[in-house]
Amino acid sequence: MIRLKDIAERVDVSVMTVSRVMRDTPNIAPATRRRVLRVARELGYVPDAAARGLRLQNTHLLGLVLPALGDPAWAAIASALEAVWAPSGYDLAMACSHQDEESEEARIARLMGRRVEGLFVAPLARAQKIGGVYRQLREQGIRVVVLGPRPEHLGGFPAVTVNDRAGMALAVAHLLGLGHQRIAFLAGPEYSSLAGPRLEGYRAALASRQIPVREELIVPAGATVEDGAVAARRLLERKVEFTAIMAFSDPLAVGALRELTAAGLEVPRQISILGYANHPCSEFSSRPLSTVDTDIEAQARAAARVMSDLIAGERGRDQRVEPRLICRDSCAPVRPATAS
Amino acid sequence: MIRLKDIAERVDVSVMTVSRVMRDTPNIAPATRRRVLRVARELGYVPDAAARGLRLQNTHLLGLVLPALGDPAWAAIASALEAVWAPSGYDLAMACSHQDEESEEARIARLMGRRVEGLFVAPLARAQKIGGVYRQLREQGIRVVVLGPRPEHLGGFPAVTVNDRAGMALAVAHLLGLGHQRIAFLAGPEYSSLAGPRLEGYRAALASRQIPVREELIVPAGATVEDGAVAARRLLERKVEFTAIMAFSDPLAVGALRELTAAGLEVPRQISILGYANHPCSEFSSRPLSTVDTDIEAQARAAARVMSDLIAGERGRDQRVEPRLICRDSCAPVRPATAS
DNA sequence: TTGTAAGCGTTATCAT
DNA sequence: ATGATAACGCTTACAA
Repeated sequence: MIRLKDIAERVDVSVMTVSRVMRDTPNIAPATRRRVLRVARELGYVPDAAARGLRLQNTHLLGLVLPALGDPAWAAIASALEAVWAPSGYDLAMACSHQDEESEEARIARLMGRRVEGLFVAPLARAQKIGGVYRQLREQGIRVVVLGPRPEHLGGFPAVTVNDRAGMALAVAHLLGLGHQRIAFLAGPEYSSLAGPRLEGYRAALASRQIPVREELIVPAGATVEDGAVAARRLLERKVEFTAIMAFSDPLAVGALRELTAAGLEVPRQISILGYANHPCSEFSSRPLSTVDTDIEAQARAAARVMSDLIAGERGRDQRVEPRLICRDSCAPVRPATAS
Repeated sequence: MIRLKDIAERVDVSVMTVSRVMRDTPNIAPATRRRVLRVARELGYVPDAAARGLRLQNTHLLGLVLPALGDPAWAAIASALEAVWAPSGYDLAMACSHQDEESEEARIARLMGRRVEGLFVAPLARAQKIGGVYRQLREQGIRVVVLGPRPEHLGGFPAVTVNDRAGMALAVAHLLGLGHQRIAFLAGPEYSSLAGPRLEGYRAALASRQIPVREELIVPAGATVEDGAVAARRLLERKVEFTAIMAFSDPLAVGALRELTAAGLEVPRQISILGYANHPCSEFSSRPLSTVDTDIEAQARAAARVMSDLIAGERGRDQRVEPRLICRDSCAPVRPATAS
């Protein structure tokens, strides 16, 4: 490793002089500066960020704690945050909890040890467990921005959420725009904090067009592909007419597709299925059915802005991102059909 | 921020004693240890990784340089690497080049400044440009593991690649197993280092079953969805019989699907389409058509192992991961049809 | 314009 | 069993 001292020795000046040159300080003899620069380049000198940070009491490091990086939604968040902060000289230290609460706390503790200047946390949905780490975060005044709905134990920290109610309303409005009037809704799991707002959005969209909400078209479901299939089956058993299905989430939509196809229905010729997701779809995840995605990069940008405020010493305020829907459409215009 | 000194003052012992307690050193009076521990916990002390690293000359930090994190393939790599290293106390610093070569070099330089103990680099495909950073990596003896085919300017560093030829052969064998005999092939772009091996794999799979390769079934294509559509159209124009399409990559497959559907063909009832990808598909990226994925986590694990070797002082050796195909199947058994 | 001293938080080493 | 000292690589403050 090349240190300032190494350069200083070869050029025969003091360490301070070299330090000054490296930092472009004024009042350096042009000759000295040239010689130092030449040697530094020759040796491939790169200043030690840790040592500098120790002295300057900064790290230019941010922490990112996610439940899972494999999920494109979180990958998109990570990517966007990295893109926003890299130009300002900040690096991102990744930490995945892999859906494990203890792991989440451990990773947060480690990042605290790295003296991150801020922490983006997408918290796991958990029972209670206000662990010691979360208290420390507050007591030590660590800057935290919560991604998504804020759980109890992160109270006091700003959260950046997406207006899911509005997003779902937009999605349903899209189906209405295609002429669909009888739209079934696969509602999300009760334990999810997102279920309520999304169902509200569904109702609101219909209400704004004076379309009565038929309760028999609303089917409670879980979160997985399997749950989607089960819910779709139940829907079919009700023998009620509908031309489209709006699913609480993407996996539910996939499951519904599977079930409907198995039942001999053609999607989207006879029935359109629309899924709702929190991430932009790409070529990598083109789907057999339509999905509307909320603009997750906007969420990341908002989170970055909140963190900027915190670093600038201002009070971070909660942000609610208004979704812009990104729609990969394979839904068909209405073509009445009776599900039998 | 809580330092050793703070605890030392409150307990009225020397900093060294506290340091020893924190590190579970032997020869500490049980009483002292208890008092120190109590105060430390009370104050929420977390040792400063940078200071410790400065003294110990380590960082327990690894760097990860990717072209894009949004791509599920890279996200999966990042996720797997994080999972492997976190338990050993290593953190991962993320850096995306966002497909920009200068950015790639800049990010590598910054990570060098952080004194990463190793660098995973998924290099951009680039013209020439053996920039200064790559020389420095070698001269300073930085540990580098290349993810994917190794470009010229990273010569000398171990690379972890997937045996793409074998992977494609497995994929084609899968179609053969379904009874398909006339399998068209959308070949990849010439500039891709993956194109050759994959085409070879296609040929090899057919050869091993004594099925003659019909050159008119091989269509050169690009890399995008659009390219896939164009290639599929060209294939249809050739008016040659086939029951399945094997695509060089996933986007090509998506494009082909689009084109075939537009031409009134039903997939997979009349024609099966199989895409080839380098990442496991999940519920998040269910596709309208079959894809075989090589087990990218195996690649990540192999890369982690190579890095372990390097850190242990051994010479890192190139690794070629034998693919295990993960197949999300919606391909149909053969049902002869003439593309017209 | 350049150099010296001190200190950031931690630990290895040698003393007591 | 505990403490004093120096050092890791760097930069601020002051001196020359």
